Amino acid sequence: MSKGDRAVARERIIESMEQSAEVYGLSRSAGRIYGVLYFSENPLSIPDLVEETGYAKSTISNVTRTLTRIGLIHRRSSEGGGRRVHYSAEREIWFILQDVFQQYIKREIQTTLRTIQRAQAQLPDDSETEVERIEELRETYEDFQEIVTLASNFTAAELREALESYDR
Amino acid sequence: MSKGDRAVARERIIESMEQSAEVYGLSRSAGRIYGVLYFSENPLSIPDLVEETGYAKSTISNVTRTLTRIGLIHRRSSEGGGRRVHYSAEREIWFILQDVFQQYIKREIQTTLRTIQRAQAQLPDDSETEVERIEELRETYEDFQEIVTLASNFTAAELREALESYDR
DNA sequence: CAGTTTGTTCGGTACACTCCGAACAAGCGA
DNA sequence: TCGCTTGTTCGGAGTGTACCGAACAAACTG
Repeated sequence: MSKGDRAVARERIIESMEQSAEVYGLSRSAGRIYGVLYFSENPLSIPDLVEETGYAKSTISNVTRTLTRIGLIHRRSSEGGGRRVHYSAEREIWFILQDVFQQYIKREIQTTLRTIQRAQAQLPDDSETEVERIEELRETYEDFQEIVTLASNFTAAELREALESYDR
Repeated sequence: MSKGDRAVARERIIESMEQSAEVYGLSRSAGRIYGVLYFSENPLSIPDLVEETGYAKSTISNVTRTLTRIGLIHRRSSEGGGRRVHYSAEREIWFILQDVFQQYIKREIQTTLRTIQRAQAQLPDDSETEVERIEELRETYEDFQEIVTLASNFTAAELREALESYDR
């Protein structure tokens, strides 16, 4: 196997990560930066990433901040205590998804549920259509909340096991 | 309870749907149109929706097409066999989510997995870093695929039950 | 048949987002 | 102290997207 073959395989997968990034609401640059870090043996600095990706320094700076906030990559101050900062990829993708569940989906569900509950509190029982519809919504969202809460506390293996072993 | 109170509650929830729409990659108009249909007693035509939402006719036409394609709303030709078309909301939100899982997430996972497998097929076994990383990725995505496949065949109640009854 | 209503398509505008380069701040070594 | 390197911030160019209004096609109504 030549070095070139490995490079080609790596490049294909990084391109696939660029595409996935877009699907999940991130920019293509975010996908590439994550990909480069994913395959890198050592943590990389911003100048390293400029070299590897071809993006401008400012782009790397901005994207690494958002990726760090989301938890897709980790920021480490250099060992020497210097100013230089290094980034490494979080390779346990399940951790990332758990964070997405916890921070975004769960939050989104909770916000909606609270809106529904507040709206409901102002409306006495009544057979009007709006009231029925709102009650329907509340029940649905309570189910979702429970499912997401449970799922986000499992590991991927546990989740898989739970689903595989469940007998209807 | 005054008619006004119900209108206010309805409006709040529709605003919440507008926001959710953005989170899931749709436009705000899509959220509002879905919301209006969700609360409507009868299916509504495009002119009805123009009246209710204030959006231009062309916007309603375009958005209803995408919402129909996704399965969030249903399109019904008028009973009289006329040209007039009516839309109604799919209120079983779990069906919608199952579709999202099936069509988008599962597809996205499959595409990625195929890329990984093709890349792997070209690389003989070897202890190089890229090869290890690619193997790691493949295992992770195979787990995801299994989880999504199983989950998308459950009803919301079954899924909740499966997670609640699983004993580690 | 003409006039009206309904729905789609097309071009254009406004706005947000991505990325770049330049300017700047902050620490390093001489 | 003065360069040199690293990282952040800011303004702007290019691009895609949401929405609008106008023009058009198709069916009903008198």
